[in-house]
Amino acid sequence: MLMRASSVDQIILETLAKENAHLTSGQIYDQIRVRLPALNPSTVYRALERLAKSGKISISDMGTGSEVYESLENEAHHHLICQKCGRVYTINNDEVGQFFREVERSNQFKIKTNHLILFGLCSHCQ
Amino acid sequence: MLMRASSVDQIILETLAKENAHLTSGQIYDQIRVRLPALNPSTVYRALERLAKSGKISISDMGTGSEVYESLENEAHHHLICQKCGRVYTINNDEVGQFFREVERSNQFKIKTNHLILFGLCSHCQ
DNA sequence: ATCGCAAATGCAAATAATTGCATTATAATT
DNA sequence: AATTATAATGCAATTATTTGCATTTGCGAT
Repeated sequence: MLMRASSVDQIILETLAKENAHLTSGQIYDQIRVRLPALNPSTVYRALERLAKSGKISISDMGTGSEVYESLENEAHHHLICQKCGRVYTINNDEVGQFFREVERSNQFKIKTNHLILFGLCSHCQ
Repeated sequence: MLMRASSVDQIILETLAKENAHLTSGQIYDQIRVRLPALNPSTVYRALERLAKSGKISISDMGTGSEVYESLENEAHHHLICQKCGRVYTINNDEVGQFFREVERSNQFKIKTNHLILFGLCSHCQ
């Protein structure tokens, strides 16, 4: 009798929470595979879609070629990424928050983005 | 004798300029394929990487599942995308520009992002 | 508890994207 | 024009991701 894997959603959320980092879909699959070797890749990919659509996890493009996922439990944070050296800087939350509020007001739009990433050149590389 | 395709870079740039839109790597490959049926997919994918790295094209995540490429000839523009209905709104350039300048100043960082995308809920869907 | 439905999963096949390595083109130099 | 070095391309194999469809699970209604 084949033991059927329980819903992967919780496991994905645990994995992302534990890592507290930006993981690609492949990395997530590999991590979970260790615990549930029989789990099908499509199940994980579909679970990621589901979680993202329902707003439980976020998807970001950090310029590494593949998108990365992260838990939305962690608080909002925003990055500057240097396209030359790859360094990742954290932007002040208030600075971004103020901008967001202004955009929300002038566009009657409720912003959900909680991981803003801006690309460019850092002070060392300009 | 096999006719070798000339550099695809120019063709990609032409394609993106003509379309003046956001195309996925697959769409770009399909478009070019019509003109150069013998062209290898890896050549296109590598050309896209090359063009992006050298700053001739940009890559954006519009929440459709695959990243989209566009020409950097077109001027900067920024979007709000509703996660519920999918509508795409354009944000005022000045509003964003002002924020960018502030971030640049306080972080000594030169922002290159020319296509900011914020996700959330539009006025109809909140 | 049973039934029925919708959502989640497995599985296999199809696509898409990437990689390593050999080959060919391009441009610079002589 | 030949020579060399570098970058671009092709090709085949690999890996990653997606899709269609059958099956199974879980939940609410009966």
